[in-house]
Amino acid sequence: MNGKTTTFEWRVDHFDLDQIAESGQAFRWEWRGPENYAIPAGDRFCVAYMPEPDKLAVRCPENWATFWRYYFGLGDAYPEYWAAIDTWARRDGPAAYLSKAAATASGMAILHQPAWETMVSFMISQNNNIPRIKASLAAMCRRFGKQITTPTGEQYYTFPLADTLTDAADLSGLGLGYRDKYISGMAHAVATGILPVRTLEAMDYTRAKAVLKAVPGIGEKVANCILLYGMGHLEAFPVDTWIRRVLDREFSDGFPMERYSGFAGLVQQLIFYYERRK
DNA sequence: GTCCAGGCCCTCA
DNA sequence: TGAGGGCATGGA
Repeated sequence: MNGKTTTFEWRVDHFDLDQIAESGQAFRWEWRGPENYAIPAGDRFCVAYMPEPDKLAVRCPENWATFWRYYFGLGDAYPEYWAAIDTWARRDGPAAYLSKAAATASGMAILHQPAWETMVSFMISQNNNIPRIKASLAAMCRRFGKQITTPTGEQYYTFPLADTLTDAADLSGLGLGYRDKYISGMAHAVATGILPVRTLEAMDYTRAKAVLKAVPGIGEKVANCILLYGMGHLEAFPVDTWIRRVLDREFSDGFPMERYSGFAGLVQQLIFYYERRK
């Protein structure tokens, strides 16, 4: 029903699976080797790897090519973004903080993850650390997702639908702590249509952020993560404890946001990756 | 034991 | 509008 499994190959530039995997935007990628991952997203799955530095290979059902191409942002305006970033890096010089971040994270990309999965993932992320976020989401998918075996024998769990997460009592044992009530509340709102995800996805950045921030458990930072990683708003600039430290330390006179108008979220991602790698 | 993690909510001034 | 405490949990 999903068609035959095929391996698609796409030519890529400024694209590195390992860097993306270590950038804290997706929590369910499973490492299989260098530049090689099993990747579930929503109810889908692929194996992605890089046979050459400028080639991305994706093994999935043949009618999912469009989904995964979009997921990896392959149709986005990265040539334009990187041209701007590189221009500023030359102007600033190699010792400038942003120049070093861009050089270190030169294969970074912002994924287009399913909106609902992103909403839950980043609600869990608040005041939490990445290993625990991953563990909670894995446990949640095992308990409430559907186990799928692909025609090639790969097994994965789908991301749970909203109507399976509406009872906070069911969520115990997932390591969610106080966040369980936030999750079940949001799941109830989505499942009953009070919070229509599709409508949210169609809104512009400002309006969508206002709606998201009205959800208990979603503040400025989590809203920006959802907008950036799950709703395609590359202008979103999430400020967490890591980014806060960099802004205070390196940009006490203000961050030059206007340079990166429309794709500041990508620059934020370069900083996050670079800072954590140091 | 204390501190921290891709923060948010509530209270109080 | 902003500062400060509380919040579940587990690893360092």
